[in-house]
Amino acid sequence: MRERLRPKSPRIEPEAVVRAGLKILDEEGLERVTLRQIASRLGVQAPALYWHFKDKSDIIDDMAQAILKEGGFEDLIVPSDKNEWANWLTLTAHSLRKAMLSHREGARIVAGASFQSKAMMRLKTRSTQVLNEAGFDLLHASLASETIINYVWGFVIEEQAQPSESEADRMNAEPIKSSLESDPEWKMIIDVMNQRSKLTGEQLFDWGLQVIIDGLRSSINCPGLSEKK
Amino acid sequence: MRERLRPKSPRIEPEAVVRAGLKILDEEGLERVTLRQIASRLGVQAPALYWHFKDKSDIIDDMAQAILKEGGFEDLIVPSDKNEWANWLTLTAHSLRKAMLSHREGARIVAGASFQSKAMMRLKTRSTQVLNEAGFDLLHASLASETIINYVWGFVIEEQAQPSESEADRMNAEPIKSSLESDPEWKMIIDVMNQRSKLTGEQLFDWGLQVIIDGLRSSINCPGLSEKK
DNA sequence: ACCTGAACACCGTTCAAGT
DNA sequence: ACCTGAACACCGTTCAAGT
Repeated sequence: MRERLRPKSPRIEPEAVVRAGLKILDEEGLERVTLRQIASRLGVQAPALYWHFKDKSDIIDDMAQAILKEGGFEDLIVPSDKNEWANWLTLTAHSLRKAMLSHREGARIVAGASFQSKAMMRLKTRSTQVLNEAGFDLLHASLASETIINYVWGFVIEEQAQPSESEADRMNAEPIKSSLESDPEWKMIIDVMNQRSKLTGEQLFDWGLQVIIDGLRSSINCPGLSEKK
Repeated sequence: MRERLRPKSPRIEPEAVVRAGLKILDEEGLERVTLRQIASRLGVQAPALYWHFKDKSDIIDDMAQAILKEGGFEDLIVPSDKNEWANWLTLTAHSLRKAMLSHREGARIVAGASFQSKAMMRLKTRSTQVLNEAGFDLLHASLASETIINYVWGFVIEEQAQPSESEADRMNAEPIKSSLESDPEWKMIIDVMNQRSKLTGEQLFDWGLQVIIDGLRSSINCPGLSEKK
């Protein structure tokens, strides 16, 4: 209707491309997110995508950006009170984790393409600013926010790497179980896994997060890079 | 000579395969580490590799293992004094970083294949034991060592992602420089980059590492997962 | 036991040509 | 301006067949 002004409206819109990409991602996994797959879902041939995007990584970048946008990282709200930095960091890290978890292999997408994607850069910049106002000098503020982001990223990568609960099943499989039951190292590993399974991923995540934030808290007053003696 | 006993000695040895893989990795990068490339360097056809390895990821796994072995992670020395856990963690993290840095895209290889590769699992198990003896209960000891390993991994991934110093060059390129010179966010980013360039990667790495270790130190006496209130 | 040759089912990307 | 058809130069993997 309102497209009537243009002679021929394009058959594919860039945002439809990233939607199709995300759909394939969730339904079939990252390795099946292929130019031909995306194109076929849009009723188009693969080379058509090259009119709208530079290359495949360009599409992946936009997919990452979309994931972060869905998670509310479009316009980050910085804390009003400067002393709220720890709470803000905690909240932001948790919602970054949730954003990554919201799509299959989301962590790989967000960081995999170009780690310096626009969306990620903005997140880093924002949290650097928050930490800077909280008392960190610029350098350590930026290192701190990268440390946090790396933590979130690494945690979720592993979280998403575990194939459903087949791991626990494989552990209880007969052939290896009997041969390794006696190995004390395996006893420890199984013990740890059992303890973990009693807690949610969010709880496990938060523990490590608070460890880092505690470390930051104690470093905020005594800055100074470890000197090379 | 001493191979004379066997009728026909195999044309390729498994360890020659991983050596060839690492050579290609360093010379041409991860994306060119291909079965045909490896095979051709050994004077053999690609399908021949399937006699010695299950699939490509099996080769990548062995390459990761080799990298860790070169870095001395074959037989980890645990600290004699139980109170030396922080120093041991620091040292281990630094040498893990060095091992990953010793090959192009080493961090991707080590973690990329199966994060639960044998070599990585042993490292986790070892540090979990050390932290356990230091006073952490098993669950938190394992979470702590994963946090550290994730930190190393994330840091090195980014460290290796930056293409030489072309980044700094691109920043000073005329077209964008003039248009964004006034943007205060960009001023901050450039400021941070300048400060970073004055320090070694090792120094930057160590700061974040000590933050985490400080956090662990303060949590060792007051354990207790953050409760879901 | 160990490797080759040939094929299968894919990739990302380029580019002339269509509309 | 926007898309197709056909091709290029690759992938990992399988498998009958060779030696």
